[in-house]
Amino acid sequence: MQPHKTHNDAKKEKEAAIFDAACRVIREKGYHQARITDIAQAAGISYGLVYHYFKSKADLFDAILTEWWSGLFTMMDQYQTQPPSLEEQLAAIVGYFLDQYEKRPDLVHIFITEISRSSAALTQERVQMFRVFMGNTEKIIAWGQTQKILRSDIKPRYLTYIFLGALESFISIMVLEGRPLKGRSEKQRIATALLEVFLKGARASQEGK
Amino acid sequence: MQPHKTHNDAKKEKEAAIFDAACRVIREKGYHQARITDIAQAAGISYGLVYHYFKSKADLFDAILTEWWSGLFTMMDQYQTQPPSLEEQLAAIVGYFLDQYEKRPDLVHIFITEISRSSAALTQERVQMFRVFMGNTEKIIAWGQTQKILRSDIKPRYLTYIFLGALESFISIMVLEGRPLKGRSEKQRIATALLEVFLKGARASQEGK
Amino acid sequence: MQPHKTHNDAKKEKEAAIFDAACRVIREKGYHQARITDIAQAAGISYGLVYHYFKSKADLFDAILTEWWSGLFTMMDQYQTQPPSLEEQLAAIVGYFLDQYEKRPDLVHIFITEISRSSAALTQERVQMFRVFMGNTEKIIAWGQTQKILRSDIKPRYLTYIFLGALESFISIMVLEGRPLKGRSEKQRIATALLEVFLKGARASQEGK
Amino acid sequence: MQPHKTHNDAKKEKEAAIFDAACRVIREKGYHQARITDIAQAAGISYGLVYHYFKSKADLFDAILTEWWSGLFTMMDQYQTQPPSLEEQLAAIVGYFLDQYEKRPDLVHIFITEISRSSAALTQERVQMFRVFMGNTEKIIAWGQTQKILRSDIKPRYLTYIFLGALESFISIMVLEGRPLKGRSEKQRIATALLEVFLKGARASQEGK
DNA sequence: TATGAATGAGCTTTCATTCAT
DNA sequence: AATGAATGAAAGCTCATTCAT
Repeated sequence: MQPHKTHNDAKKEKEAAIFDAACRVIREKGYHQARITDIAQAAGISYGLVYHYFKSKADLFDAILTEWWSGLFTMMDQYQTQPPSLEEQLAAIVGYFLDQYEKRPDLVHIFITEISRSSAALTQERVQMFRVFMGNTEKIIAWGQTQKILRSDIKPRYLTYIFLGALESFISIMVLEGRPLKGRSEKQRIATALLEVFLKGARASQEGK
Repeated sequence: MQPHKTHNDAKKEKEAAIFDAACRVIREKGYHQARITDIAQAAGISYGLVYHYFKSKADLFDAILTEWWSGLFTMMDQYQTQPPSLEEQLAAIVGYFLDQYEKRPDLVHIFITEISRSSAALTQERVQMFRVFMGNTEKIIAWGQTQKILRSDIKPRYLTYIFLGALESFISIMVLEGRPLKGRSEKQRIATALLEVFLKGARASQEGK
Repeated sequence: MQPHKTHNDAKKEKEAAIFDAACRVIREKGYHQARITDIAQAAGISYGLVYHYFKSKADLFDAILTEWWSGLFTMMDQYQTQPPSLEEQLAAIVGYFLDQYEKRPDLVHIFITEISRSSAALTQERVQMFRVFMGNTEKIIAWGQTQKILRSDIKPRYLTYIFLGALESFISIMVLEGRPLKGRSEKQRIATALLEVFLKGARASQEGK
Repeated sequence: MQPHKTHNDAKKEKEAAIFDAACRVIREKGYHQARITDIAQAAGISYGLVYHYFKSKADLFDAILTEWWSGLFTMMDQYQTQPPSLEEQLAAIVGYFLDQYEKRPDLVHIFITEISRSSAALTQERVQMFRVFMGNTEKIIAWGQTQKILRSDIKPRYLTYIFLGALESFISIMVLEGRPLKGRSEKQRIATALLEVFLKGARASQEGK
């Protein structure tokens, strides 16, 4: 049924093994404290081999970042073509983070500790991605304001900060405390709390201000 | 009144100069990338002198952390003795961060990038301080729930995440974008936006849900 | 039979090269003054490679100590199983030092300057080895006393000091003066002088004291 | 009776305090590990002051060496003018070491660990002193041979090695084991053992060779 | 005299990266 | 594809020495 792996498959597999090992090690030690040796060891290969698959340590880190951002942007692009309700779009963002945290906690951890806030390994280019993400979210919020769903007396940028900040805070704490999501119900509770508070707090009042 | 500095003053001054230089450099490069050489250069002194005033790089970093946390906890303790209204307490927290950001942006930056989220230099002890701060905030929130000011159908911890996350988000963005607060008015606008959205979103509804 | 070196051989060889270089440099400069740079240079390799083969400078030094002591104890153990005459045993000890001085003068030099007397790098464990050696020698001397070959009115420990002190003195001077042994004859003369004076001086007199 | 110290006295006293502190610290840590700070602390003064009394660390060390050698040479010179018997001369040397060990154990310790054998701080000049001492002793031994008191079939230099080696060995062990001399009797026993064994072992036999 | 702040060369150790095999 | 020996640039820390006060 699977007679033998092609060269390409084998290559991809090994690359993925290194990638995963890197995620694990960087999550545990942080980017700068993670040594190539550690990553190679975690992947069960010699450290020289890492350089066959990735040009450098920074290159490997960039691959991780790309993986994270491309997943996020792909998700957000879906809604750009046929935008559903504001609530659904915000719920999608929240859901994405929580889903990823279940499926790839290392990746989310790295996003929180190494990308989101730390200046540790932030090149200008990397900071840029963060701004794009924030800009995309802001567009959604602004659109919500034009639809009179969200109050307009607060800058859309400020509402964005509040929304993403609250979201990130949840994820951060779980990440930093190493707390796993206890099943679907907790995920649901968190998403509900976050969205309810934000939407209720930011909702345009019927009678104007 | 005191025309010339005492020895002690001079010593403290130099120590402060190194401290400030360290804040600047660590903010710019991150803890691990900040070299003692950089700090000495920024302080306008020789390499070895840093070690005259601080036992080690970690010791210098700890001094920075202590400075930050002691200021924060001092502020919060004031309200523990004679607690004003919920709104005032939360406003005090928001105000503290914004004030500090004006007065000592480097310190706030380091809090955000190196303490708050990054795993960079987080010893267990250092993480602990963060939890204490969060715990204190949670107490305020929980008290707001018992006073029926805040809704009780969401865990106090969750509300705390939302509140602090939103606050931190504001600060983070300003920090990462290097954006200065444009006068008192912007500080006011930010504080208002944050508190309004949170309080309105989290407010206990009169008639239940 | 084995035309080319195996990987293992090559590794051992390089390790031995570093070991030898370390012996040379430590002999010349003393342990604390010997820099890793010097050792690397003497071995004709790069700085970092030393750390590929030895965990640290102390580790490298320990390897040297182990080499010395294991050789010495191996020699002494041989006689423990089938002890020959007292004279032969003492001659074996003298012979060992003189032989080693011919074959590995650096090692003997280090024994004299860094192990035997200097407090330079003496951990408790290292001092211990010296005591064991002295204890072994004392047993031989004490046995000579029970056999009535050596006088018993002097503590065996004292006789041991005299014997080993005289031996070490010979070696030391040769070491410090950098004097090579001029062939087999001088080695013989030294051994004879030492043993004769000691044995005659320490011999039990026929008629009691 | 001693109304007040003259300037010179005070100066000498402070210098002596530093000297003594240096002896103590160098004995404990070895020359290279002894820091000026340690010595100053032990002397109860600031470290800058050490440089008022001694040009450098090496200078301070040289003062210690000079103290040691001058004492030894003074003692030996006494006998050069009116030489007593061979036995008395050798006994004087042994006695000097044992006496000094009682009175100034630090100085003897330093002689053993830092001068006598260790290459740690041995400049060419310092090694020279050792040779002079050995040469002086050799002259005594050689004179004993011409007097037919000592056997002549062994080079005088060899006999010197044996004698001094045995002596040094005793002192070394006491030094390294931190063993104090238990009163006058032990000193006597050691001196007797050493001299008896050496003299009996090295004595010219009655019947010629 | 006396202090200790100030300097900077020097040392060990780490680790990303290259390269021969 | 795979290994790990080899390289050398950093970086933290120490400490003898100088010097202003």
